[in-house]
Amino acid sequence: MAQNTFQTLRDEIENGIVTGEFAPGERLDEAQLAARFGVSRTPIREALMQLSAIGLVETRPRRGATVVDPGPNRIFEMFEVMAQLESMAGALAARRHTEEDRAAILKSHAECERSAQSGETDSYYYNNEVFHRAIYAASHSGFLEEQCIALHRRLRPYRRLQLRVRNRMKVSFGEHAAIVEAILAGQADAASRLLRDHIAVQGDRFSDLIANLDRRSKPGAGSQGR
Amino acid sequence: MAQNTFQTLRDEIENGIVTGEFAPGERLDEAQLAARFGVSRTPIREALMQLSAIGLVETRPRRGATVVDPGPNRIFEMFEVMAQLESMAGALAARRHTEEDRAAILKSHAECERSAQSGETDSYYYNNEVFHRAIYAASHSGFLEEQCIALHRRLRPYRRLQLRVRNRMKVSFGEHAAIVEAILAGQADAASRLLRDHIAVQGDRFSDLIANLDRRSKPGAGSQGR
DNA sequence: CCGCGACATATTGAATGCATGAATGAAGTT
DNA sequence: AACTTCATTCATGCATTCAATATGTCGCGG
Repeated sequence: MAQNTFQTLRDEIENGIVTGEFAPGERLDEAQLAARFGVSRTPIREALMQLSAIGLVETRPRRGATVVDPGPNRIFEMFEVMAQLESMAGALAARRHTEEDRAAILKSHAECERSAQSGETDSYYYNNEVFHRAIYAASHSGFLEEQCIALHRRLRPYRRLQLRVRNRMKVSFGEHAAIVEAILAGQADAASRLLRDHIAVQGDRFSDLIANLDRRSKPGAGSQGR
Repeated sequence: MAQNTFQTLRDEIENGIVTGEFAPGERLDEAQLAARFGVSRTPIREALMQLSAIGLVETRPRRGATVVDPGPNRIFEMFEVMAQLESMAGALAARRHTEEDRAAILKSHAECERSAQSGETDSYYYNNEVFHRAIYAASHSGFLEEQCIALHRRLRPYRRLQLRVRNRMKVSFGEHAAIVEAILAGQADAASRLLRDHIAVQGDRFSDLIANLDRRSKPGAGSQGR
């Protein structure tokens, strides 16, 4: 790996953000982080710079860095864009997928099935990511693949919430099956449409979730366990 | 703006990259840049970190930062994604645009017309950007708008090449007219399709351009894709 | 009693210094 | 003569230090 310190730190902090260890809106104190990781402030700053450029943290001059809080509306917008990009990846994959792509998609799809049937949400969550990445790769557009992976990462925490919803995992797997069929049959339009719906529905579900949470708990500022 | 030093530097270097002052593949020496801008190496490093996170420069451990050279293939992929995002923005704009959006679109469109008729490519280039940004804004999706602006910036140098092509400016303006009509009439599908083609044709033209350049000059240093 | 202003403190932003690793050149060996 | 190896040099990466600014508190005046 030969990772440099600041790259390791960047991944570490990014991971802390998407896993919710650092809550949205939380202030990221440089000295504190430096002490925690046992390094100087310099590499911490460099890591925060990169995260700031990506859009995960917000740095205001002289006022430090805070974990960005997208807000429900912005998150919904991100799902919309994600849907558009995934649908594009699906269309390209339908037209361009090779034999290896086909094998990778089928394999990850099978893994998803196993997780779905045994009801292991964590496992499904992981395999779902592998599945979607297989589609990105099959699009044979390196840039699109990168964009999709980046957005997928950013949406990870919000996606995770949804698998807890009743039956979502089974439904999701059912959608996967149709998507696989369309892609492997080379039906670009169908793959595009199915993937768009597959992602868009997550945005809708997220909205529903937010609406419910808002109704239920008004002062619940932080992370809702459930 | 009262930007901080490193933010100013970031914009400065980014600008230098998209204007071609820093050639693709060129090594960005920290000390050199520091001397040039009259600052220490620290803010330079921070600026390079951000650019690295955006994808404009590539930093390899212990080997410094170089301007990233996407290569023809990658650039074409970027145009493809841009087309998809713009088409999405157009569809949303058709459905959501307000009276102010309508005014902004018409105004920038008129500016484009003036530039096109007087044949001023530089002016058209600028007004074209304003026009497209008006559409992004009319989509009323803050996240989509940001993504579009960022990608537009990155594609700026390659887009600029194309306006020199014979008659491209007039053709481009004609496409704009149809796009405006569709958006203002609320025809989301038409707007989407027209915008996709409008951008996609730029990717195609870029490919043609590259093909020509390759044929003409073989030992041309930098840009090698694939 | 409330509001405004000045000062102290703490945190960020920039500069400098030092160590490590990579690139380059020369010298020796095959 | 060419290839390999070692030493030297220089850029990068991190730590430390110095400076500037925002925030919070205390005091004074209305």
